[in-house]
Amino acid sequence: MSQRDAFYVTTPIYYVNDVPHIGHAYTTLACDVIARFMRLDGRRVHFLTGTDEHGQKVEKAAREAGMEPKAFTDQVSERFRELLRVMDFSPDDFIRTTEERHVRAVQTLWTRMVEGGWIYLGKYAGWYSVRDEAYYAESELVDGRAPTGAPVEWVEEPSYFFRLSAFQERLLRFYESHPDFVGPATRFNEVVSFVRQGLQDLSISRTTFRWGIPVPGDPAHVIYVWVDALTNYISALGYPDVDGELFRTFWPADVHVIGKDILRFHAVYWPAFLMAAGLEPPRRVFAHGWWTNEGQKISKSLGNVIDPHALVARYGLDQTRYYLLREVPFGQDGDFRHESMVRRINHELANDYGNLVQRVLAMIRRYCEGRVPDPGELAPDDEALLARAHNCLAAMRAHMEAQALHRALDEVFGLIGEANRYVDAMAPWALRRSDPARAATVLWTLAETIRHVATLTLPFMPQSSGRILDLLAVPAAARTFRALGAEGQPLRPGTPLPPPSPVFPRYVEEDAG
RNA sequence: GGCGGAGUAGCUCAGCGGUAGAGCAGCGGAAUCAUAAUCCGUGGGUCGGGGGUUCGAAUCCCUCCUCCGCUACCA
Repeated sequence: MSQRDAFYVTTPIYYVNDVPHIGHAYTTLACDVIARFMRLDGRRVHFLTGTDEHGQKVEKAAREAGMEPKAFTDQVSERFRELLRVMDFSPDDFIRTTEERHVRAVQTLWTRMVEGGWIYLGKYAGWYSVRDEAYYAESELVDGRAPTGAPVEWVEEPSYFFRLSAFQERLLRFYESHPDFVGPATRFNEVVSFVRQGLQDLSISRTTFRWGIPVPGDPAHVIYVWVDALTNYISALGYPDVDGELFRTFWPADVHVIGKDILRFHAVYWPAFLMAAGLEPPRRVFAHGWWTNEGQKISKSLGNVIDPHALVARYGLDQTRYYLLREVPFGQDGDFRHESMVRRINHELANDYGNLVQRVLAMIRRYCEGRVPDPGELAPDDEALLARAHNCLAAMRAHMEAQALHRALDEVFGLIGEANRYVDAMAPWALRRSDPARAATVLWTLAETIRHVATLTLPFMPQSSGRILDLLAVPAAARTFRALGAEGQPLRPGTPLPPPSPVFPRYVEEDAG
């Protein structure tokens, strides 16, 4: 829909108190793949992630650790930066809510909303548990006590409110004119029906703790969660400098990728805040689903939390990246199963993809002196396979624009299957004797197809795909989508190739021997 | 309760008005270039139940059953 050159994709900022788990890895992975794809497609990309470091829980955790909050968050936010390295993510920026640039942005946004008349001072009232240091909703109470069993008391504190109620009609009109604003479509319905029910004003400041951004002009209040956290998407673009290069280039964001649990904040509150401050809402919010573990809901108490580091160590990085995006239609919930992981690694990566590369390169090694073969006149079969390779990008592009990452993968793997069938149908090992020139043409066609496949899988499996391109001696400058297609940069006959070696190892059960 | 979604081969799902499909699993076969990797053939499932519209319905309408999501201040 947006054919502009720039592309801005974001993850949520992760709550720094958490230990990174599969959910964080999954969200960031999706963004990484989108970002890499768009870069290879020639777009100017800005990929943002970061950490959310304010709030009462952080303040408390820091105290318990005997540290100042800032020093504490410096330490724990590192865990998220480490995940970026381990999973080979490629963000362009990492925003922390404790950074000066963010504080300035939040306070400015606040001030703009005040100037617009969208903020007023009122009282926040609710059931408060001193023991838990938290408010509970009426509906959460169990027999007049907190869900934790702690006693609660009715407490009122002064609080600033955002006039969310005034935005109902504007939001509904916005949704109506932007039917693609929320994906998947079923989530869009939820958002609209939520807003239709009517909106209450939002409490957006607290006086019960200090670890946060002070309200401009009233330092007794700290700006509460969502105004603080959501603003990261623009503070990283240099807001309030709306005339700056970054902001002008990248706002509004092309897509905020989030987990389904925080959809409302992104699809209702965030556009309202932006409208209140005179800014454009993002173009799209995409909510993905949750993982279960071998059919079980994941929870700390069950002790079945999935550690992304463990996945990478056990199955391999690209294997993990592939599985997470291939196993489940992006947007739906998924079940992580060792058995299906192994099946995909061994059948789809090792057998279908890896072995295609290996068998073709081994034949080129033996029949063509290890050089890119010289294609003669192309036969209709060759042209059909190449056409499919050339058209693959366009098909993937359409899916990537809609965050249908699984379908994009489907396209390339369809091409891999086609290539394997072509190998069997052409039988170059037989042609080698009957018609060597024809064998060379077939092998060139295959090598060229593999070049397309590997380039197209770069966003998903950057390391393995890179190794395949190494085996084809594709220069770094040609590892881009511009090099694909009929007008691209086909492999040059005669180019010497390195000896091939398997790229996707099979997974062998540890207890198998 | 309200709004929305889903119930199709053993499993995961696509199809959304014209005589039931894909992938995986299973069974049979071919090939031997390759990480024993590939390829071909093989799917009689009341398309949740019932009713209706239509020349014709997984596909539209009604109804019932079952399951799931959302229904506000929790990162």
